[in-house]
Amino acid sequence: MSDAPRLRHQVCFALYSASKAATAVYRPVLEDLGLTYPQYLVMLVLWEKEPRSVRELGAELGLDSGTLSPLLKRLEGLGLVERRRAAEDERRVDVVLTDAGTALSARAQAVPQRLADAAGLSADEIEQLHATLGKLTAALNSSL
Amino acid sequence: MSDAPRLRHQVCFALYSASKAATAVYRPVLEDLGLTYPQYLVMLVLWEKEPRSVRELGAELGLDSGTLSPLLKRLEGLGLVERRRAAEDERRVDVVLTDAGTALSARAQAVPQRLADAAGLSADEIEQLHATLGKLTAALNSSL
DNA sequence: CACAATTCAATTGTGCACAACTCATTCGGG
DNA sequence: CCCGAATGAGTTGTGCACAATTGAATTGTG
Repeated sequence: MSDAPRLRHQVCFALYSASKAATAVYRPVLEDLGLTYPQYLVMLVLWEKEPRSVRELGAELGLDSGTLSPLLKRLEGLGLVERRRAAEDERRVDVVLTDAGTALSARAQAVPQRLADAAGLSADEIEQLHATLGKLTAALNSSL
Repeated sequence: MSDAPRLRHQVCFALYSASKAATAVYRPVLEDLGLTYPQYLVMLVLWEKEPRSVRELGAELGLDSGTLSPLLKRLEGLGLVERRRAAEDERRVDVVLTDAGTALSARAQAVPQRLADAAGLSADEIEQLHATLGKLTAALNSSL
């Protein structure tokens, strides 16, 4: 028998596959809204509270300015957000929703339900999965 | 209270974060081997059985030729694999390991343990997580 | 046998992820 | 107060992910 690690036994591959499958389920729904999945995540954060600096968005999502700067530029191009230098600290750029950006929230209501419908898991299993993933992510991030 | 979906409540974000955290833990280990994470996945498949056509690799990993073609070209540039047109069916490209590619398997033995060490989960929890992710991925993929 | 439909790999184009770097602004200790 | 360290955002370069397309090889059907 081979002593090489096996693909199917690796939790990391299970995570990678599940994550890709989830974004694939979201893709057509988000396409109706004109958003990609990471753009949707940024909008979720802004719908909770705005303005947010690029730094704050990055802290929430685990993304750096190398990812966020061009992404925000595209959201601005779509007319969903605006970027403005903060007056108190000119290093900071505050991101705010436009009216169109705020309005999009209503149409995004139904998005999470799509995943729940397609997941084929009980509410208990979802709950447990969510909790375990939270623990795992925290442990992994703290080990860096 | 806001009726917008909340980032922290979304399982999809938990999956996305966990997957990114896992590859981040692997990154420095794999860097020692000279591999990226997707390149490592391809090598895992080949260590199990070779040769494999591009199509077979894609079926195992859920990736298409748009991703695999340039990735395999890089692995070939590293001297780990070779690509050759199949004689029986000239549409197919068979990927085989070089001696160096085969030898790398030994050094990759320790990779999965890193994740287990950093995960902070019991063996039971890992087992359950793995099983739930498998069910989830299957359900999501069959809903497409 | 002929030829239309299918299969397989590669390419092109867009967008995300991350490292490394630049540059301006702000902060903090002498 | 000044200057060096730190912070915040942006840019560049590399690589992955995926849609759409191309082109060659093969298959299936009349």
